[in-house]
Amino acid sequence: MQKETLCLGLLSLGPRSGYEIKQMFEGPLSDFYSLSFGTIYPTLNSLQADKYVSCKQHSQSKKPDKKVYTITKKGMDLMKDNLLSDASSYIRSGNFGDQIKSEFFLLLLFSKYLPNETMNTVLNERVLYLKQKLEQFKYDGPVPGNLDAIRNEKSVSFIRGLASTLIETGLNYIEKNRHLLKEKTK
Amino acid sequence: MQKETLCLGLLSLGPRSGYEIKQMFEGPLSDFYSLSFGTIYPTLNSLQADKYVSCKQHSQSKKPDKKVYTITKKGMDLMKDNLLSDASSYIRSGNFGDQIKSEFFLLLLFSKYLPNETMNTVLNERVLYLKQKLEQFKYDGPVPGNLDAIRNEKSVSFIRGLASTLIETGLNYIEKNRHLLKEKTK
DNA sequence: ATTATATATATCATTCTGATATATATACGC
DNA sequence: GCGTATATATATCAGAATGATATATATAAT
Repeated sequence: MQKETLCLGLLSLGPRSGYEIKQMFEGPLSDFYSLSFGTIYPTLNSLQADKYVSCKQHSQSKKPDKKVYTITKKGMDLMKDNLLSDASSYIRSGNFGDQIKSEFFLLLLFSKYLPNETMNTVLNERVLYLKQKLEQFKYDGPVPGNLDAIRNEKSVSFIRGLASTLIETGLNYIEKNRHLLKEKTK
Repeated sequence: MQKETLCLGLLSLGPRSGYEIKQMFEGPLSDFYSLSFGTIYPTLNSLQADKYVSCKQHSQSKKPDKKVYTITKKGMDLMKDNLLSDASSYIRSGNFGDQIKSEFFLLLLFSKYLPNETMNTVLNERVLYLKQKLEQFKYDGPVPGNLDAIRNEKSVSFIRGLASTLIETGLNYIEKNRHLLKEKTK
């Protein structure tokens, strides 16, 4: 999916600044996709130049102006068209996997070259991290305003449920099988 | 983890060509990490220049020479050092998550803008894909020679077990909850 | 009082991917 | 037997994305 379609999709949930879009990529969304400032800001500028979004500047004394972008009719149309063709090419491509870069997995893979002690700490920290993630996904209390819209999407309930189940399964597996990593050929 | 450490780690399992290293990133490893030819070949050249690997050219009549790289003592030392500091910075960084870009998740997220029909096909294809993946991870028969070494790693048994359990959980969840995505606000 | 964190945008060198070029062998359908 | 597709094998490079840095200030924590 192009960065343009993704930004438009997020703006379809309500007006946002570039900074706020980045924040959306730091909550639960970060576990599935992410874009950096260096991508978001230029994308918003080009979307504005082509009238897919409009922009309102909110001056804030000496801070840089907050530039709040709103998706236009033209933008909504482009987003829907692009989503349709993205779905088609996803289906046609035969490439259904996700692109993953997992430092944790690489450390596991080469664990025989690491001291037991070190690998133990790596696993402990990963378990702690997963437990935190699990709480985040299960948490149903209030969230900051700019993250509220995405939280209330129906699809997000589905995704949160999926993520929670997967993390629980992963945690159980690690606790029950981590002893298998201990035997070394160092 | 640097690409150099990763290539050295794979070469520690036995001599390989660049092409064969790429193949390792296309089997089960592809679900956790991947490098492109454009990264692998230059990395191998620079590792060779710095004597971390040695290279034997196997001429094959009119095909390009197959360049088989073998890790040196110096290379093993560098790899182990780097792995140790990678593990330390993994622990220190507080950044335990994996970097993920999931087209499937984005299509889910914006499913309300897609026809039910399209979303249904996307889910069906994803389910088929996951079932294939599951078979791959569970498959215990013979594999091509260059993939055999990685298959026999103890850590890989742990990882394959983890992947199988996660995929099974994911499949069950999708089958039981996909109806939740049908209600639209289109 | 000082340090760290949060808000807010912008830019850019470095890195990585994905595509392309080159060359041949083999398998497959018709 | 003939064209097509796929596999083997390396190399390069344009284009895209990241991660770091610059700039500026408010606020919270120590």
